[in-house]
Amino acid sequence: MSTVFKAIADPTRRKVLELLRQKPMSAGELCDHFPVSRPTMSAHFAVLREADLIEAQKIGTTIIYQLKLSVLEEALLGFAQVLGIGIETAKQAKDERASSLSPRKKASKGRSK
Amino acid sequence: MSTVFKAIADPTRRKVLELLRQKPMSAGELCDHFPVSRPTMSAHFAVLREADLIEAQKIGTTIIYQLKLSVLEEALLGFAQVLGIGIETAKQAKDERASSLSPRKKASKGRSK
DNA sequence: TTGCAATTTAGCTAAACATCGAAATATGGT
DNA sequence: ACCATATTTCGATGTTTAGCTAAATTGCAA
Repeated sequence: MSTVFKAIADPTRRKVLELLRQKPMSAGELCDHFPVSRPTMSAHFAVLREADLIEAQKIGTTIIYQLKLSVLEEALLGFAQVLGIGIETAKQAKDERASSLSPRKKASKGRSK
Repeated sequence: MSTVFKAIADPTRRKVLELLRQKPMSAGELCDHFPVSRPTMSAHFAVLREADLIEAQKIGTTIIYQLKLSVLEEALLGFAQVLGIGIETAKQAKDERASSLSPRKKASKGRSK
């Protein structure tokens, strides 16, 4: 958990995640968005990999990075939960709205734990 | 934003927040929960204060710290939003459900740095 | 094989951070 | 005024982090 928060504590790394949110991207392509050297970016990638926030797929000479959104979600949600911050995923919220719109259907999908 | 994530990247500081979630507490009382020196804890408090996650109230010789939950919520939500992770506070979820029942546009709150 | 392109590793510096014990500051009681 | 208590500041030390340049690695293609 600390590794995840440490990873996203850096603005460059947050931006990387943000870029990867839109589509998987090669290391070089990502590098082009930042004014720092490639080795430095490679170190940032390593931190994100260490935190299990991205995964790498080697294709020939280039490496494609892809966001692991679920890990990020879990960390944020997990922390929020401990803190008692009322938070829910979009999926959960959708379910809530759905059941609110059709109140006759008593979806007893136990989400109160 | 970085300051908030940097603050919560440390397990000791996360635990402090967790403790303060239950009730405001004096610095000394908080210190008693951790196996580190008081100066060290004082430094942690400073980091949390710097991130605007807690606020201090001096009463006589003791200092009572109190959690600023809203700041934490905003940081988590703000980041999640940028990343497109669908999470929302319980309050927002309630609003969503309400507006879903009578589809009227909802005013959005200002976003800042 | 030779050479090129993409990426990482190695080796370094400077700045930031965590931690401690000791000293300083502030407050309330006697 | 003096003392005890609560908390922070100070100074020192070891560790981590972000950044750089230069060199090594890997895969492809001519």
